[in-house]
Amino acid sequence: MTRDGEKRFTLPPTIRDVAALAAVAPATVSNVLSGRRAVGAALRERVLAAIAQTGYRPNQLASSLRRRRSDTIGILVPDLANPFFAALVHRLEDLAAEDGYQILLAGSNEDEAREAERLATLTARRIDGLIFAPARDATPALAAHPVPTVLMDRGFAQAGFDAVAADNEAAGRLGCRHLVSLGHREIALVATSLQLANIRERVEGYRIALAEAGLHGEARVILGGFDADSCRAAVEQDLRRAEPPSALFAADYVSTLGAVKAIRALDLAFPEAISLLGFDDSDWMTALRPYLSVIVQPVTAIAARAWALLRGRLAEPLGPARKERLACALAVRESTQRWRVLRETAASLPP
Amino acid sequence: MTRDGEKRFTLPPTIRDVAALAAVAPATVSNVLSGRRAVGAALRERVLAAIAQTGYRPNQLASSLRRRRSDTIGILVPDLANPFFAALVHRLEDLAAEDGYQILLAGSNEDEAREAERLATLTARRIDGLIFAPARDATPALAAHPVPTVLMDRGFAQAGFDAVAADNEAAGRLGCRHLVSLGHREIALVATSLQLANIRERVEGYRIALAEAGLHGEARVILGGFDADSCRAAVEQDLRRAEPPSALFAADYVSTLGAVKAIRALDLAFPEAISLLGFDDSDWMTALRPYLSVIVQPVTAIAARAWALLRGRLAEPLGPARKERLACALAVRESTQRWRVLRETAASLPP
DNA sequence: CTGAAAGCGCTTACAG
DNA sequence: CTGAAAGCGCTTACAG
Repeated sequence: MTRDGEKRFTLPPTIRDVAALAAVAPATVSNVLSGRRAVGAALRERVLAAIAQTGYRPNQLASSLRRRRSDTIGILVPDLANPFFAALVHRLEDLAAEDGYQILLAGSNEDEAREAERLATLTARRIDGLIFAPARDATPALAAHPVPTVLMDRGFAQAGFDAVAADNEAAGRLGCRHLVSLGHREIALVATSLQLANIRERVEGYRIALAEAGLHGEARVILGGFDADSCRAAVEQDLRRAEPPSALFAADYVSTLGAVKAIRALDLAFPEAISLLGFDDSDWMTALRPYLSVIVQPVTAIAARAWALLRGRLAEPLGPARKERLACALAVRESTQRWRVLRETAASLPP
Repeated sequence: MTRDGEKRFTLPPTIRDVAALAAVAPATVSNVLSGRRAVGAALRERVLAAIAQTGYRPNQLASSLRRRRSDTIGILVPDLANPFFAALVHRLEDLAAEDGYQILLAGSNEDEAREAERLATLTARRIDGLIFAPARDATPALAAHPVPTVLMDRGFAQAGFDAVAADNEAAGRLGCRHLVSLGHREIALVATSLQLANIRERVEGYRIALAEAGLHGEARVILGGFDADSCRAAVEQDLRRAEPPSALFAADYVSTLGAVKAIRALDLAFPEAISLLGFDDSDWMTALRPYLSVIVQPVTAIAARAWALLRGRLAEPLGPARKERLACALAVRESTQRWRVLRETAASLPP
């Protein structure tokens, strides 16, 4: 023991140190800790005492290698700075901790190449599963790195994978109908890009609701790109036209921010002169006025279902892929307002 | 090889499979991949071909166990939903990826017991280092889980640890002086709690600036608790007094949100009737009006220095602890306004 | 109930 | 330059 004395100052104690001190086999220490096999009271006491004395903490790396499972889940999302994904990661970390899993976190920054690279390093770490919001609708790299995967928010249609996402088309209809019901007839939709199916679905819902209202000629889609300031610029330009829309429907968080910035930069009467319906809820939307009306994605439920699907997949690796759509809610606050009133007033004024 | 044939469909190929196929020793495959030892061109070709053919990907768990380093860094923060910490995590993930490290992410939800538990599971995974924003100023649990650690934002004074944080006292002075320079004399400070030293430092800076202006009798600290709505309630109550402050200095992100909510819920003329200086920058603060004036913590620099300190500690485990303070900036926007003007106007009006 | 041995998949001395 | 062996720290059959 004196020989190992020096070692202990630098290296943490191992299961062999504990076993030697308790005069039992390493397997017995393992069994006391894991409870996988019953251990007699006497030995158990000695082992526990030795653990306490040495401050032994099992090396999970060794355990994972041997058990062929890491109790670790990878989370790969396109944008950690986006509150929608931040909230999802937050919820998932909670759920994972409850079930004894750790989270390996990676962000793709919306970049396909980086995403493929992160996918490779994540799977090299032998994650047990992956919760993945891809940068593109299709992820060819996924085939090269087989791991139980749940697609979240994006990539819903990728065949053979479990997936959970909002019912985006219904959300698009819900939002547009709300605006129509307020008397708006010129409703423009703003989005970052049409590259992703989830956005296209929202646009489709918007078109459907427009058609229902006999407004199919009025569809107008403004594409602003992936950052809020380019969205702002795109919206500003549109609002400067001779016949600007009376309502804006922002179909994602980034363009919501961009639309607000555009409206405020132009110093338009808001919501009197223009209504705005945003997408995704955030704390600040009920802080400054007007409180923002938005389509709320069920973030907590999306995280919970993603986690449940992954647990299910881990338990049953071979079952058929499950696809789940979750309904969004409409939060009517202050930024969407009746239009007819204003218009009539305007019409009655002298030119 | 046919014996292993079946195996390959279920289990991923190992270094032995590659070695067998290339007719070399496993060590040679390892050397080709790591470059630690030179390998002759002929063998190298065969190894590369075998790797390509099998789709071999080294098991990092095994590699980590053998090399005694996981190339993984733990990040433990109190609140993943707070944009300040979300931004920090985002930046750190980028820096880690550049340097070939992975991130094990955990959140304490401001709970000491949970924090201790997460600390234990993180170190059990044999993280090489930890970047840690603790829930309390002192973290006794850290002693039980020795790992190269950099304290970030909080716990700055913990002896023996590298640490990086904003210069909070200077930030408090900077903010209060700004308000004083605008003619305010009744300046209340709002914060979540005085439990954390970083907040106390900001309050101290505020008091110093007040004293400099001969206003030491005017200090007024409103404590709102850890969520925005309880902050809102506390601020609302204060603003309803007979002699409400003319300016509010919110000393952290959560109370900034709470203060805005209070002002807006009361429908006060903002910023005419009351100025607000917030803390921590966020996208929405330049969206709705008035654009929020804030003290900006240098998030990118904090993350960069935390990462640099950790790399330094990993390279030089025994060096003395380094403590770094980073300066905050004042972003003057629209929510802080001259006070004297209004007051004089008010005084000249009939009661 | 308990132990000795083998092995998870790598990498690192040790020989040559 | 290359290989055979030992070992990282666990857990899992295999015996008793």
